Amino acid sequence: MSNYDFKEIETKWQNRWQESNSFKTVENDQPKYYVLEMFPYPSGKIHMGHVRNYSIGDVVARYKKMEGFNVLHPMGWDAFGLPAENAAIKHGIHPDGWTKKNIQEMKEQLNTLGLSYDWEREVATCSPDYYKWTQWLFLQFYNKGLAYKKESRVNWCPSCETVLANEQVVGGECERCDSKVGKKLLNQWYFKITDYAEELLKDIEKLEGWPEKVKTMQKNWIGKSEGAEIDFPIENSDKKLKVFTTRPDTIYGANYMVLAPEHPYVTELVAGTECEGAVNALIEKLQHMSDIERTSTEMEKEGLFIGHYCINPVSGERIPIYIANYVLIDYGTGAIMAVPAHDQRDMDFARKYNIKITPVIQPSDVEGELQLEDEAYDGDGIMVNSQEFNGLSNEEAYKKISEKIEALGVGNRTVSYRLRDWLLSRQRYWGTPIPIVYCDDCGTVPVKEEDLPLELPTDIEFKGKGLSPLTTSKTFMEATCPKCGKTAKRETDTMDTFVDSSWYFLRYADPKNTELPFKKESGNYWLSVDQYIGGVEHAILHLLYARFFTKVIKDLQLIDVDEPFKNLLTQGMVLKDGAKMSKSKGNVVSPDVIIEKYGADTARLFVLFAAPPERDLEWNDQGVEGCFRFLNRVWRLVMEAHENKMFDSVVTSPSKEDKNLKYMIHNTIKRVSEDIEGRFNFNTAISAVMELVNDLYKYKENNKENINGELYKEGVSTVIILLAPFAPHMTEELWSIINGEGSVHQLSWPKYDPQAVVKDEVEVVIQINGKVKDKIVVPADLSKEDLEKLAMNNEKIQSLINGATVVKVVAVPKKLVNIVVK
RNA sequence: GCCGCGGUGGCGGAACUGGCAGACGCAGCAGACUCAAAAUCUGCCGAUGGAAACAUCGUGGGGGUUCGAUUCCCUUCCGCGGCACCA
Repeated sequence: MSNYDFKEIETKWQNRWQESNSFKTVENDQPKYYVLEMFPYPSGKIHMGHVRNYSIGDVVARYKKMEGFNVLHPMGWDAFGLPAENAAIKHGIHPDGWTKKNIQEMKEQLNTLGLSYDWEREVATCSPDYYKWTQWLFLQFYNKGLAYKKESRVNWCPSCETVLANEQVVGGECERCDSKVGKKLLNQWYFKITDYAEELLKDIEKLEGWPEKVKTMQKNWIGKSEGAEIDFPIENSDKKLKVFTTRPDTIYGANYMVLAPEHPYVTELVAGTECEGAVNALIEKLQHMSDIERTSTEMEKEGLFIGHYCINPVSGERIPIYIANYVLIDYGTGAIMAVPAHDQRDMDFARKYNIKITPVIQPSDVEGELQLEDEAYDGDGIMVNSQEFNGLSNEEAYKKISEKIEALGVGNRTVSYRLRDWLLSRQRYWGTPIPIVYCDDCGTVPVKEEDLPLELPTDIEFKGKGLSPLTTSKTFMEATCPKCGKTAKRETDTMDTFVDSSWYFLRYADPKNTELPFKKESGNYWLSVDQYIGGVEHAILHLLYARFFTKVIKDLQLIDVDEPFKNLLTQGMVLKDGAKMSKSKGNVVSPDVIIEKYGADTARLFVLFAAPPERDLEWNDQGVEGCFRFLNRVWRLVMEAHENKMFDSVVTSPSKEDKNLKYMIHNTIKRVSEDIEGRFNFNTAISAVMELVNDLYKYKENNKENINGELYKEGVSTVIILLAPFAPHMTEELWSIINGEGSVHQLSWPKYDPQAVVKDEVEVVIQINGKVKDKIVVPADLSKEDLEKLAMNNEKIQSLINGATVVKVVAVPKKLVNIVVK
């Protein structure tokens, strides 16, 4: 018997699949199924996380194809980004060449895994064919007012002299040089994602196939708060201070006001007053602190009275105005009314600066005046110290006071979101250029659509410092105004790479289109993605941005769907020795090495068998060995039967064991189908097949002389077919050996025979006081009464009861009888 | 602090609607084959007591509902993840 030569088999079938274009997909009349794994950054080497991600996707793709769906299963490259540029700075090579080489290498590695991708749909975000449409989309956003430029404080690394994305700030430090990240006022491009905050929040409800965890994270990130905006007139000024509060019911307890130090009123108000020096000194101090330092909860609250007062618009009370580090300029209105009695932060501040504290809500379980030490009371209760609202519950007061504020014209109910607009400018070279020019006469002018793509120049110097490398390109910098034709300046920033990845799943629907990002009919045919698979680390940013883009693209009438991903599977990490595999820890297991030693089928089987997909997976070399052993066991089972012509043996009357085997075969089909379909429990699907293999070996051993060849072939074929999505090479080889022709992957997924999975005899447990005492085999359709009788008359049970009083008998047909005795 | 997830043998994990806890795999032990080893095959494999039959305990801890709880409820401890002065 020939050995399981995985190397030869895998190479052979990978070549055949490629030659015959097996995985090419075209739109047709079948129901479609779009399965997508998050595309990788082309670092050059795949790691076990990739193997896991793509193995999961490939099983789904192959399974759905056998189920009769027209499956779209594409792959591409999130190819812009920092590592390429860093490599350019370090080694003096061009990011383009570096990236292309990496793509080539990774593609070869992916192919050794036997993944069923339609490579004709491959996209790379760094290719001009692709980023042309990223730029085109940017222009559509711009025309709708959804891309705009504003000056704001952004993360700034003083050593690298560049802006950093929030994700590039790790613990307040620059991820590259570890220097402290500061803040700098810069003019940058933003996407107005806040315009879609409500829709992004509301539509989370539609995402039934998403993990609860991810939905909660998105909800928290969007952070909707209902409340009111209220104007507090400033004494001796015509200005009004607008604040946002979620507790308008506590307005009579507003003992002071706080402005964020950056609030535009501050400098104006203190100018020329005796507070000016001290206030400016504090602002100066706070400006040099990172956000992390400044807004940490451990940070002591710090502030200053600025010498002015507000008038409470409902009570007329005079309230001092402070600035303080704990109020943020970019949330709400950048100013608050502080209610120390009912807000812990305000309480802490008031205690520190000896500010009056007025309780306005009386807890129902407290007699007499509310005594507040250092704990604010944030619960419900009855209004006090609140003029005509005294005696109302605070819920009622919330309504009535809001109404009064609106009636007086001093404010209105509103909502506030924690979500901020998306800063997309990057002072980097290796990204999609922002298609904008600045003309002295016409101002900010978009590049004409027919001039796209605005290509990245190649005459660049990579110094790693200062302005965007694009400023060093003469060819790029020379621009003319699209409106008036005069010499103009180019935008030298590029886009955040999250922009590129926010629409790639749409491009796969029609990847070669030169007229549009994709044809509407193709987009509508393939989208939404039926199953999206990737790491949970993208739970917020990528998935939120992609949802935002899809909604805007729908509003641009380029597609009819409003959510990109119907179902989402967030796979766990691959760990070794309890920690994430990483070079610095030295616990990396290379996929190449595993494939070389055991083959791709074993590697795939292991990552799917060792843990359910959502959970972290602990790498185990011996576990891999076990999967390899199992595949060998299948190999021998099939080859032995084939070579000894066991399938040809004929029996005239099926034995009881034949019936059991038939049951096992069809029950396994049922279990595996349900495990894949329902919850992607690949680990239990595989163990079900293992059990069937064990049973087939036992059957063969017990029926040496009278094997039912037809049934045995059914069992063996079932093993091969059920395993096909998991171990595509070996099953293809075995199928061709026992059947001569045809591909196992072209078969229909088997349906179990409902007759075969009905047992006519079942084992029933007999318990006394909930403890198992005996087991009996009874007809499956035995009635409750007969079962009870049978159990009571059981000899062993009789002797155990031994005259004790039977209090109750619970009989559950097909399951158990529980006899309660005293 | 708030929100979410999890805690089951030596290990990874199973038990789907409350019904035999530990499927399947790994590791371990014993045996068969072999001059020997590898490979393969067979059996055992939660803890305690017992020669055994068997008994008792056992799904982080405590309590509850139930004939019956890994599963439902209350409470508590531990671990992981996210957000974090968001007014």
